[in-house]
Amino acid sequence: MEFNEKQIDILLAAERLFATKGFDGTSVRDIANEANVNVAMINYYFGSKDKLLDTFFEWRVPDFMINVDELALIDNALDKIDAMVDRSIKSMNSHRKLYHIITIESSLKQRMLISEAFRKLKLHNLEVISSVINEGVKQGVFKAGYDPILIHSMMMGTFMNFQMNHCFLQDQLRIDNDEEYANYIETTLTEFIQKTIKALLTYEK
Amino acid sequence: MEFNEKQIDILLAAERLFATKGFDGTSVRDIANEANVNVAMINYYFGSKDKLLDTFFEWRVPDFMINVDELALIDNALDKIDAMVDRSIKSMNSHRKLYHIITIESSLKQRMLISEAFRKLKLHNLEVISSVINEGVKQGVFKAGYDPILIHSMMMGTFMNFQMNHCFLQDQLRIDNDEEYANYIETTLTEFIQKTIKALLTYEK
DNA sequence: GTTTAAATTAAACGTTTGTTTAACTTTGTC
DNA sequence: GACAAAGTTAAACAAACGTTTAATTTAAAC
Repeated sequence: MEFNEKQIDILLAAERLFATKGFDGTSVRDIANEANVNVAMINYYFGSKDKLLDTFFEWRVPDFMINVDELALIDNALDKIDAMVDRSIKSMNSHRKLYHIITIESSLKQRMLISEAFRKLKLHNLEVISSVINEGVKQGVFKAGYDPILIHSMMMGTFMNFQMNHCFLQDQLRIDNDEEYANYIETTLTEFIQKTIKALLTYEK
Repeated sequence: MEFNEKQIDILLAAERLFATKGFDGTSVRDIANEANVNVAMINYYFGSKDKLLDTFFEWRVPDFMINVDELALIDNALDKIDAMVDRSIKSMNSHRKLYHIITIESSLKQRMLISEAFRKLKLHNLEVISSVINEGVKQGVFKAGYDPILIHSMMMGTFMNFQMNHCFLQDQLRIDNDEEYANYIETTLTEFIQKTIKALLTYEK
């Protein structure tokens, strides 16, 4: 999938607007304005507003998988959890606008195609978490019997909560700017999730 | 705030549609159709589509606070966590459509009024969690130094992840119908969150 | 320099949007 | 039963929507 400069301008403008106003709340004229192109260019290049969204996901979703190769080099199960959480949060945080859009739009029952595009990604990441946990159980470090789906949901959900309630939390945590907020997520929040998973998996009773 | 039958029909129809199609994705004609009333009735009773949303929140948000009185009767800090999580999840789950709408719409930067209505609620619930944790710390049961905001975010986020990814998770967990899914949330998921918080707050190192 | 295809534009297209109107019906009051 | 107020309706409103058109400009090839 190759795009020229103008097409990328449109895709990036759409990303910005969809994340702040939602897909339905954004008009093609909004996008054209934000991208500094003529309205007709959007239909000329992408066919329709709906197809623009499809193309946007096809364009963005691929660079999302948790890198398994890096994790394979780590022996200690606890360290592996740390690395997995760290990579996941960093990836989600650097594509946070995309994540925001996917979360909103795929939760609306009308847009099943998006869900399908996102589905494979979630299945892959779920698989990675499963294998990390299972390895820890085999090593005798982790308790058995925890459903990876729940742990995956916890990690994703906690991160997304910071995305969805950005304003409220930034205010509560007395953080001044977006950059510092992103930094908080990659340090304090990451550490919290790491600790939480490790605590749970080694919890007695 | 008193409403007649027809007004409530409209509010409930709006709730159903906003939760599945989003506010911007729902037209006043959609709502009128779903509520079996004439289109003009919505503006007649509520003034405008925007004011309908405002009124909807004013109508729904009040029955949301975690009941502090119940918690006061419980001495043991661990039991208090269990009760607090149980009540919170049950409340959110029984108003899950409202929660879905609030999460989506308040995350879009255009609708700040909603955020304000939701803000007080979040502050109250945050306060409740804080006091439960602090009491546990005083009793020597919990480790000190955990930010209640992170624990609150974890609980809310994990629940909301089950709401936003309903289809995907229901499929993954091999659950057939919505009722069973709601039951899973009030049993297995609740237990998971309870265990996670308790594990974290008693975690060594 | 001419030709051909791609890129770009302003204007217009037909729908759908939220809202209002004006006429009509129902309801309650004296 | 006359009256006023509230409820209800189909029709019309202007504005905004996604999309298409047809004319024009740009770029590349020969």
